[in-house]
Amino acid sequence: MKEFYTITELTREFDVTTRTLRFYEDEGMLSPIRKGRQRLYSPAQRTRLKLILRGKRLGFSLSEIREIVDMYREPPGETGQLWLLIDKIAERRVELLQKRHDIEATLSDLEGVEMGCRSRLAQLGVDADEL
Amino acid sequence: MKEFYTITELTREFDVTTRTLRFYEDEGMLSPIRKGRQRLYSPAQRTRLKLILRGKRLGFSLSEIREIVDMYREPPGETGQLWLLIDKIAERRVELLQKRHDIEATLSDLEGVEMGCRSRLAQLGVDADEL
DNA sequence: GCTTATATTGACGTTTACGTAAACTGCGCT
DNA sequence: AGCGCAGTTTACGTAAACGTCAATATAAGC
Repeated sequence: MKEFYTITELTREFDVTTRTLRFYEDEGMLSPIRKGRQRLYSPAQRTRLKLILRGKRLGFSLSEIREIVDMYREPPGETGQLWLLIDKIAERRVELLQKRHDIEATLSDLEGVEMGCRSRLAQLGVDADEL
Repeated sequence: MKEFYTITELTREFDVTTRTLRFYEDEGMLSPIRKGRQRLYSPAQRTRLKLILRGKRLGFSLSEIREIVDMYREPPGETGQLWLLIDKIAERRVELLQKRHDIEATLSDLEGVEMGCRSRLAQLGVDADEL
């Protein structure tokens, strides 16, 4: 495991542009250290990036992703804040379960469409055989 | 089951604005009939809207959603087109499985965070008991 | 028939999430 | 020393997906 990654290494690994990584930095989502002016990303930053991209794939906005990723830090020290965090987690969980449900529905819909296609193909095949 | 829905009925049911519905119409995603100038949405249109919103929740863009929803129409009559459609379905399925995988990962991450919170709470509770 | 609520079209504005171009800077190599 | 390549900042541009008026029309309730 490397100690640091350059910006282009990350762009290649995750298929994002440098612009994107710098944008995430401006937004406070990433904070690579600097060697001079150059950015160097630690494995921890690389992991954060992975989390960000995972959030993107799930259709979360950057501010939502920020909230989610922020949850992964050290838990707060105060009881009230802890309960608040647990609440937020519950909310996110509801969203995620909804999304999962939507996925299952879409998958089964697509399966239905494919079945239709295949039976249509079979029918065309028979028609062709009959000629 | 009603025969037609007005625009505001749909906005209330699905918590979207009229602007959104008209925008979807401009984009060719919905095509309500008209009673004079007024829009009336059939149950079929309502179902299309449901599909659109489901796609949105999954983070698909409108053009992606358009592609997906278009799949639900009558399957094409030509063999080549049928295979093409089957191909597209396979692609979408890959995406959906990826999303589902991402969801599982996020859910288990969140569970981990919550466990951390709860043990921290327990610890604080003990500390309090000891005072 | 008059008001009130609901609709419509048109047009410009806004936010998010980057793209893209310009103008440097600094390292590695020959 | 010169070249190329990777990296940097600054700043304006853009596509998607609506928001937000304004002006007007129609429908519904009393």
